[in-house]
Amino acid sequence: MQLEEAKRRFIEGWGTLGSAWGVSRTMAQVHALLLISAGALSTEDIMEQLQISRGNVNLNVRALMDWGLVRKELRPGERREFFSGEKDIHKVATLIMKERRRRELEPIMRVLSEIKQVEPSPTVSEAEAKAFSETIGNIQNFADLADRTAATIIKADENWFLSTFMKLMRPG
Amino acid sequence: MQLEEAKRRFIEGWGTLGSAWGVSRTMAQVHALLLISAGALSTEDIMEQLQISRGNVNLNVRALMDWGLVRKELRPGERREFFSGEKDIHKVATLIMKERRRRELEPIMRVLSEIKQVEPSPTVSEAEAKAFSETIGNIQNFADLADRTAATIIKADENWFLSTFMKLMRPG
DNA sequence: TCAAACTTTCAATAAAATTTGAAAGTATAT
DNA sequence: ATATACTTTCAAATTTTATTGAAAGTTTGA
Repeated sequence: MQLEEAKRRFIEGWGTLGSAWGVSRTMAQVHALLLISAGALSTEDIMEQLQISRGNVNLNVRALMDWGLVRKELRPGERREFFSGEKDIHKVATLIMKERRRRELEPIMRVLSEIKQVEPSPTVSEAEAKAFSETIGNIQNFADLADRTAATIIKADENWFLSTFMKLMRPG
Repeated sequence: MQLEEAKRRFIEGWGTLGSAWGVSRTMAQVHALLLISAGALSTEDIMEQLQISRGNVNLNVRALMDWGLVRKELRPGERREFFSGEKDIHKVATLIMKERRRRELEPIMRVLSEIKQVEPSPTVSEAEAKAFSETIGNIQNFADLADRTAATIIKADENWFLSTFMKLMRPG
């Protein structure tokens, strides 16, 4: 396969993956482009390569910078900004996990803890209220587990991450 | 908090979580409703509780059945169908992981293996082609790791899952 | 076989998310 | 101070996705 074709396919695949993850297709494509580009790219470069508007590039590179996946790079004597993607895939995974934990796990955990205590009421049997609290409690325990696991992985450095998961996959 | 209010909040929260995960809000809400309902519900029940149309209920319960998260329940002497949600939250997590692995991890892995071999070409330096293959190789290794981890967890039973993750969280 | 009680489909509609592009804003060099 | 070279914003347009509801299809019982 030719390099250009390979790049195109990777950008497309990464975009599809992103859209399954609540990340906009374009944001994932900008990320993919920066991931496989050796140097940093300017807004114009990205516009041209992905065929998207200036506003769209600006929006998406800033979102990627929020996630910590892309950094602004200033070159002496150049007025325009260049953007470069985090190339270490373990760091990429960690940053994504961190952001998703903050955005998704935390809100649902807040809801779970708020709704766990159901007040007695004349229209609801005690058994019904208890069953509800139990279901919520189970979900809460599981979410706690997921949250603590995510926190541990996020704190860990790359080597620890790799070796632990290797052990996990090949127990004994 | 009153039970009705608590239920409403859970359904809303679960729906929000779902939409961050590329699952439609309504599908997640139907799932949430069935998760906290003691018995099985009919199409009419779901329509009424979530205030959505018949076609929408039908579409979403069938999607949930595809994921294995909801089962059809037939009652002797009743013509209509009832639906009940998988209540075991570990099974829910496993089923979701399995489905996402199939839908998301597998396609990107196929793309990665296809694009790894970049042909030499007059317009592309050898160094450039090599750098690209290396980047893709790194992503591929990581995806393999994620895939094998997911496969292991999916195969494992609930107790194994719990105990391994407990160890993971409290190493030593 | 028919009618009743359902489920399923799908074209039209509505809602949500994304994208554009032009205008406004900002920083730098002269 | 002004021109230049950029970045940022945001209302409007577009595209994508989800929803509706009526019609068609299916199953069951009499």
